[in-house]
Amino acid sequence: MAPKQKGNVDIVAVAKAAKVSPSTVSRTFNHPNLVSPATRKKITRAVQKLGYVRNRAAQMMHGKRSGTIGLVVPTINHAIFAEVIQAFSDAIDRAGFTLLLASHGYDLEREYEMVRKLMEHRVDGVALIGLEHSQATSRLIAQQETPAMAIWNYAEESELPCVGADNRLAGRMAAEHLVALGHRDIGLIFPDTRGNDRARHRLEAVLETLEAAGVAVPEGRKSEAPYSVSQAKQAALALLSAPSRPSALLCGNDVIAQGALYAAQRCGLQVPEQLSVIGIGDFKGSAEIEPGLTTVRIPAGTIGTLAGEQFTAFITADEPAPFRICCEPEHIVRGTTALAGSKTN
Amino acid sequence: MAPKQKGNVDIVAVAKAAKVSPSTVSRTFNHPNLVSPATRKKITRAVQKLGYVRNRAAQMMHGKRSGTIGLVVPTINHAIFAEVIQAFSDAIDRAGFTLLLASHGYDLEREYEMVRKLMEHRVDGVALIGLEHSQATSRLIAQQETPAMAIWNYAEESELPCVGADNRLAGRMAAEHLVALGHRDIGLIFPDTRGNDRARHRLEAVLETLEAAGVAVPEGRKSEAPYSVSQAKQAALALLSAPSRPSALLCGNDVIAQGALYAAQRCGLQVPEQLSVIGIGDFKGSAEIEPGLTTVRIPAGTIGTLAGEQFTAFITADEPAPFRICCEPEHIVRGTTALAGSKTN
DNA sequence: AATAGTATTGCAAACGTTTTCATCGATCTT
DNA sequence: AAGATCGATGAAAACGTTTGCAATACTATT
Repeated sequence: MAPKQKGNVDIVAVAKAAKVSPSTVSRTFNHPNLVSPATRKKITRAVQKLGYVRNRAAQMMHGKRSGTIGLVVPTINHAIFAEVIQAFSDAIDRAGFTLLLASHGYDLEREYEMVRKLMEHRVDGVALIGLEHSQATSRLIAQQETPAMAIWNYAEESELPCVGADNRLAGRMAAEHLVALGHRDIGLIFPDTRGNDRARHRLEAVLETLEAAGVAVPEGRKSEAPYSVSQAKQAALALLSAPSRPSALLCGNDVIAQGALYAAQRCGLQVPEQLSVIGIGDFKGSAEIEPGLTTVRIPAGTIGTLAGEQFTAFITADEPAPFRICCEPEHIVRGTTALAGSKTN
Repeated sequence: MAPKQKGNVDIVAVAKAAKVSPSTVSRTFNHPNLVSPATRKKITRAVQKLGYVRNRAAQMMHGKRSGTIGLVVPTINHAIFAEVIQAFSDAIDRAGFTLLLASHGYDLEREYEMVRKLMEHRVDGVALIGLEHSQATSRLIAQQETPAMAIWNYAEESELPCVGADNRLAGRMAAEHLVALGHRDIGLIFPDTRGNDRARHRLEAVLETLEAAGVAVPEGRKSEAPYSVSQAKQAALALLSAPSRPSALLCGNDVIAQGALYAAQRCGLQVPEQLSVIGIGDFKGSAEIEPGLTTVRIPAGTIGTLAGEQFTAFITADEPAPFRICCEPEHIVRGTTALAGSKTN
């Protein structure tokens, strides 16, 4: 069966094989109720026999949707976005869409290029991570009238529809936890915040909260590390091997916290007795690491799923209503934080 | 600038604005050397002003490539594939292609659906993970004459062009390492091998190697866990809390090994003194974990990059030559393995 | 049996682009 | 200076679909 066609098995080849007109074949796919069961069967058989696969690009030329959604993320590489990509992908797949994925490596210029590239493919919508984007990107989106949304951040006043969490709140929660435990000497490890509003919001909130609590963070206690276990470990090692070390480490996210934890182990420091560590994110594995990582959970799976569902609904709706969904961060206390001075050095 | 066009800014709108024919506009994009600099400038200006974005779907109808490559992976969620996806994506991006991504959750039936879906979008090629696929999938690929390749596995006799590692070899290397260290009581934690030839090959080779070395692995020493730190930790916990425990754990991959390591820490077992642990993969973070994980490196980044480069070259070549590239697994000894009985219980 | 629907199908135009061919000047060649 | 060559441009056909409209064949109604 399924004889090797010379190549171009199109709708008219099917029509010919089924001895009907191309129109009827098209209708069999798009409005099956308009074609008699008998003809439908003939056509289905011909489709089977010839191994016909619909050409969505050709459909698209008739104002039909392309059935694709573009997603542009900073990076695919880390646990951070893997979960949200997976959930988003699954959700749009359920709605019959396919994912076009691109990454820009935390470079807003490249983000623009990627969005543009996706638009050349006439995606039905484009989802971006975060709310901070280059002006060119915003202009492009507005101009092309392509539905767009932001994932990961929530802001009441956001221009774009969004599904995400309030990263300021997350930062505040982490800081408050440490303060409540009596920590006064806190080390901070955050990634570069340029072009990364998630990290920036968290850091700002942390700093504000600490200041409000009367906790000063001298420059020597601030460290920068990209989202990588390896570099985070290095940064933490530097912080911890200084003559006086902080009693707690507040990390920009769980990947960094993981690195910090390994650094502590390497230094032979007891966590949480000698050093408290808190992350933000609650990624896969954060619960299992020993001791279990205290963190502020940003529900990536939920965000991805919700984003996918809302966005596809938005795209297919007759009169789309913008949406803004806030997923509450949740404070997860596990084993890496304890009262300050429970066993000071 | 960039006035909001009613919507349809197409090539003829540009042509009208530049007072030339659509043909000339098209040529400006595709064969710039055929059009005079003066006209070119006029057209470029019109494109700018109207915010025109090329429509690749429409191009595609003229036998041009769609400029997309489909990648179907078992899951996006884990570190395992995140790295290879990122590298592949970057590589094809450099060649001017865009990634269509789909995942099937280790279900070969769904894999078929996904490949089909991608073909409806007329991807210029489709890359699959592993060499084991449903017959329907193979038939579809052959029938549509869509370039296809396999990533992650290498096999001399593979039908599809492939870039990957010999997973049997990787399994053997891991087993040999343990045997060489004198381990005779070895616990195995592997994922379900159905529809997962990577894991199956590794496991088979491990079993063969151990048998050849006269090491028997009773059923009670074999445990199944999906690729998740959490479930792997559970499985390892079960294995380690039995009345007599193995002196070493050989894990199907690094994610599982990570879980096993945490389980050991939880049990208060000294690694590697009381328990050796070895993984396969060498994922991000495996080097940083304390103690550093001994593993067999499968160079995911290299594989992804090479796969992307080879595949795009293959697709764009005038007369494509199939390729089969073997990336050698590398034995990485870190801190989680030691001589058996160095401090037996 | 004639009329009015109704269900099914086909024809042809349309979608946005590329490309072949033809046209029109202008520049060489001798 | 006539013909040949060349460079730049436009006209129109083609790609694989969908869809509005028209045509046809039934069925139900009177």
